Amino acid sequence: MSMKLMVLGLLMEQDRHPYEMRQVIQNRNWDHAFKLRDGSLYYAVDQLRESGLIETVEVVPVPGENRPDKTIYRITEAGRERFMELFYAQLEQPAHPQHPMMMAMPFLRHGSQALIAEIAERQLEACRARIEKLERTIRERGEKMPSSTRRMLAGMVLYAKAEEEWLLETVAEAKSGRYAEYRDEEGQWRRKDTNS
Amino acid sequence: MSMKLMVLGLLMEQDRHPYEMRQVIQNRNWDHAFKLRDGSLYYAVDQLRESGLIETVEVVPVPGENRPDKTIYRITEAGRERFMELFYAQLEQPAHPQHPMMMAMPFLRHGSQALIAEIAERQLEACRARIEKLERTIRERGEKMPSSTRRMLAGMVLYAKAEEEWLLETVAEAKSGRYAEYRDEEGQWRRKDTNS
DNA sequence: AAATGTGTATTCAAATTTGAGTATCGGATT
DNA sequence: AATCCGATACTCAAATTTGAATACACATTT
Repeated sequence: MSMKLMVLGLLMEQDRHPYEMRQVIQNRNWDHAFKLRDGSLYYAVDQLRESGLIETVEVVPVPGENRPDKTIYRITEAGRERFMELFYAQLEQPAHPQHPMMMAMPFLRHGSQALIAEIAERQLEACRARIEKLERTIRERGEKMPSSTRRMLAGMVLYAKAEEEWLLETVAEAKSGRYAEYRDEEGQWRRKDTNS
Repeated sequence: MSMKLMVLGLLMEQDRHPYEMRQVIQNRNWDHAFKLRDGSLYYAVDQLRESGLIETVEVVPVPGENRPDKTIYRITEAGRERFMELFYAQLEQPAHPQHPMMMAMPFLRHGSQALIAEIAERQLEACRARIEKLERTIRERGEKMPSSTRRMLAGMVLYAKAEEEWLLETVAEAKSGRYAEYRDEEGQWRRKDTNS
């Protein structure tokens, strides 16, 4: 659904083929805010075409025998209207994120503390790499972006820094074995290994 | 998929029926980290039962004629093993969140700036309400939680505060009309209305 | 020179999510 | 006393996402 907004939004700028859309999204680092999968992209494009919100402009052959051609799409007038609807609807969506990893947090006491600390450290590294990538993009290409895109990237950086801080604390706690707890008779949570 | 981890994790504690799982998730404020829908929950439960990872313990009738009964489930030994697999897999998932609203950001220049500012203000209010709710939960029940759950909620608060800061800036910029831009002949982005 | 990997451009089935609907009880409101 | 609302406990079809597969060109490594 939000993928449709993305496709329409990209076609508001200029005609493109799906693969190109994917590249643009990645180049501009927009894929830090959502999951970009080919399947979803092509599905959205198909649906939009069937609904007459976009139309085929041109089919460009690609060198090679059995290879698929590039299909270039253009947004229609109906598509522009739909874009505005989807745009406002998306803005109203929860600003607060969904955290895949977070879902495992409440269950930390069931796992190996050493392994958990390791994973959290990997996450921390990935997080720092992301911050660096985002900041480099802003540094190098920030001037050339529209303000709203800069705002978006600034948001990602802010979030990523909150994440960095949190992961750092999490690693420390995991290493200390803090999460290895059990429930005693009175329903209180107690540390398992008091050997540290 | 992550819903299955959630179900198995809840059944590691004690036997429950699906509706109760939903209540527990909401009571503990775990639903701030992901989207909780009945459909997904019941689907996950069905799948787990079919795979023999959980089993029916008891079917409790509910007062009333045509009303569905409560079906209480228990985790099996295979379920416990699967839980551990899913747990580690989930921990490896991107720690960085998906932002539904963020996806609309790059298109801000196509919309009405006044309307955008209004929506952002609503988002800000919702964000603050969330912070308050989370902090109240931690204040009132934090002591009684296992450390890992406290860690999770602490993370949510951190994120929410980053979000608050970002929304505040966004509202200010939207009000100033900063996002109403167009591309000039040289490809530079320029403000549309210079009347402010 | 062969094997390996990366980029291009898409398709597809299967898994999962979404959003709406069903029906009842009990408490509060008009 | 009638009506409305929220909680309870699910079900279901339709929409969407996921993950793998295809197939060739080009570049790099062994």
